[in-house]
Amino acid sequence: MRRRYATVFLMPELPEVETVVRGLRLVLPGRGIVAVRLGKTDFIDDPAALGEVLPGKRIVRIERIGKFIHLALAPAAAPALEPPVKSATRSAAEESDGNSESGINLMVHLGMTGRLSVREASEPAAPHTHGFFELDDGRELRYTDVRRFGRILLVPEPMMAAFRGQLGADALRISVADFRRQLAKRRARIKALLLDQRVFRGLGNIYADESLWQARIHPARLAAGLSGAELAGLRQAIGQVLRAAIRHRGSSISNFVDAEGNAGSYQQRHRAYGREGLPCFRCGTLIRRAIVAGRSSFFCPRCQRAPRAKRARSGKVRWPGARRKISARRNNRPPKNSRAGNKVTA
DNA sequence: CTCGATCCCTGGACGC
DNA sequence: TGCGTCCAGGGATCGA
Repeated sequence: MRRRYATVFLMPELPEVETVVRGLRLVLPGRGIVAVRLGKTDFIDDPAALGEVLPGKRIVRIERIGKFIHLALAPAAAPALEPPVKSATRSAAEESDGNSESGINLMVHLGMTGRLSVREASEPAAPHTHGFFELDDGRELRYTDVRRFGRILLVPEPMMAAFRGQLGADALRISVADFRRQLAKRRARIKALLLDQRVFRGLGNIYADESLWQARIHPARLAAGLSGAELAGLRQAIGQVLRAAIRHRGSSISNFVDAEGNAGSYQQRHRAYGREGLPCFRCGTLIRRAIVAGRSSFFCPRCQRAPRAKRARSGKVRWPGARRKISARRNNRPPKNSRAGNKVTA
């Protein structure tokens, strides 16, 4: 029997984060934060600072920076949504959008299992809820994260440029020229670069595979080996895949915030990810899975031609070093009789 | 600098 | 049924 990947966590990549952001925008701007309560804090950069800094702040706007959710905060006393009176020392633009020096930014990365939701304060908290941001309307912005692979940090406004600078351009906004510049001479596997948020930000494992399938590029190919046409096609595929995914979530925006976040059915649109052993939508060849850049990668072996080689007999291939055994990846565990190999082969 | 491997964490799937 | 093991993944970190 084929190994199944039925458990579908919502894995927040660019489209999911964008959807969350759009949902939060409906309810959060203008709200003040009254108090902060925290559960486990090992995923928070400076837990104490949250309680010290956030109360008394007002949420000015919500943006997406790659996979980060960016809540811009300003002192609650500052003018709210209308343009402020002109000040001698600060421009109106600075104050109106919270960009003044006193501004602070709450950055939330959902990791794999993170959720942000707005609930009535009286409502029981979902398990693994570790962040409660009490609002001035009797509700709470809550952060829930089973695995705590997420991250929460505060970035003072003067540091925001540096914060943004650590990340690459947004996957939806990067120019074709920049896209090529970032990838054309890199010797890493294209899949690894698509996942590297410093190259450009927003893609995760799922949409990287989907984009590569769409562009008919094997995940293990070296970026430097891609032709100009292939790079252009890949850039286009990324845009198409991401925009389609965002559109697909459109109808569930309003209840995304307070729902469990699985209302979307984007997984029904997958053409490669999670489809090992199922026929390719283009050519009918069975989709395969390999470990590339340490991540499961799904591809059509016919549409996406492998870089020089190595069909694995076990059915699983690993680049580089395809000869090495896949087992014992962690903790020096002794390789057990390769169960994975047995299972994967049809 | 560049790139790959490892580790973090948990619940669910699966083997026995 | 129950217990143990494996696995998923974003990103920080380390080492080659």
